[in-house]
Amino acid sequence: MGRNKSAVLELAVLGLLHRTPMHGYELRKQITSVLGLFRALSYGSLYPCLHELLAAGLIAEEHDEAEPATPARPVGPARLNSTARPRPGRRSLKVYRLTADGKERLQDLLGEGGPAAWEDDGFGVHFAFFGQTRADVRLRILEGRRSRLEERMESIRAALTRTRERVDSYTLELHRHGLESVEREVRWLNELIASERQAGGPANISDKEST
Amino acid sequence: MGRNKSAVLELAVLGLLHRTPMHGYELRKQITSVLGLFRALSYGSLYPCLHELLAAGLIAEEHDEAEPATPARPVGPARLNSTARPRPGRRSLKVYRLTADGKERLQDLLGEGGPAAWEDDGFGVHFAFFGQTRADVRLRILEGRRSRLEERMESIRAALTRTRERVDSYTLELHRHGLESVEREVRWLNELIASERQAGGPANISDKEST
DNA sequence: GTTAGCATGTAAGGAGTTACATGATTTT
DNA sequence: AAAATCATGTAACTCCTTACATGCTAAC
Repeated sequence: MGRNKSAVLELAVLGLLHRTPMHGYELRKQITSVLGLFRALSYGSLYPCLHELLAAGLIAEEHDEAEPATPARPVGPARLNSTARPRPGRRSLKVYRLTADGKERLQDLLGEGGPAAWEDDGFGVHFAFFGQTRADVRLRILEGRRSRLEERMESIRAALTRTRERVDSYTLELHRHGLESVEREVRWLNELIASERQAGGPANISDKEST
Repeated sequence: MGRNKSAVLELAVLGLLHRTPMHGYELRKQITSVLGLFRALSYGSLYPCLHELLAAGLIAEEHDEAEPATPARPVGPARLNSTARPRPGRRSLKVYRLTADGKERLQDLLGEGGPAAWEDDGFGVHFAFFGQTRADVRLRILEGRRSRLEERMESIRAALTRTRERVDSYTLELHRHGLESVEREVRWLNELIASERQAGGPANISDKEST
């Protein structure tokens, strides 16, 4: 069954399907745009992943005209049966939604907040779902991410002093810029951590989850 | 033969070996620190790559006490026969150096400056070797990189306006920060491009290449 | 004299992409 | 009716990591 162990992709799929049920094609666009600042997932990865989640019972598929259990108001995505008339002869427009097991699994993944959540890829995805994450886990992830970046800062600084005379000015500039980027990221995290500590998020976070 | 087509890794190896001959272990450290801001290459990738380059005749191995043809002054790396006494019974300390073919191949890779040079990974490596790159190619790469980032900026901006009401403030903050990072990167490139146009680089670039 | 670090390598497997294959729907 | 886009899927392959296996040398 579980050929694909990528917790990141699994989290992205479960998290997005929890927000609103949708089909694979749409899901891929959301992953690319909502989370995907980073990279654009291909269908060759997504569909097999969906099949596994289906086999594991974490998601369920429904066929189009059978409206999703939670209508989730057709705001824009999943507006399939509004413009496109739902002809019965349709090929196989599979709308996926989370099952109870899937919701549980999602809560587990969101609650872990382990090292995977502060790796480059994992962090972005976890952060995107902070709205559904417990406040203490949010803080743990932000702090873990920060110390990971501080490590990286140190190793760049070490490389800079070590190689100061040896390398040409381009390599130096690359390191300088890389260091600055990481420093900037750390400052960002500091602000987020401060604002998490004194309140409930950067602006108005819906604390109405964990139901 | 060439099972591994990764031009990025090939460029990194050839470029570093052109600076100074060294053995695999050292090479890996250099890749991680000089180029590797990004990621840390494992031996399982590096050694097979070296074997392929060797088989292709782009690099040659020498055994330790046979001093490299170009001594390249033992500044720090490759100071193998200075502290460690060169006992003949050594296992297999292979010092790799570029062959004539390898230098040619390196020049080809540095001269291409195609799309691969402005992808995330490729750009860093190409930039690190700007010191050995023709000025017009440098400019082409910087501009290509910039327009790639401008594309990304646009798509993030589009995502921001598209989803403005739908997403929670965390996702919004993630996008905002991502956009800012890309904008910052573009400004950096603008400065580099300007300084390339009016002079020969950020500070003092050794123009003594292209021999 | 054993641990830690240097040094080289191989085999298996994970996580993804590209390219292919198919077909419905919408637009031109 | 052709082309573009939506939609789903599979097979092969790429690139890389992990885990293993080996052995030397330096330090404690």
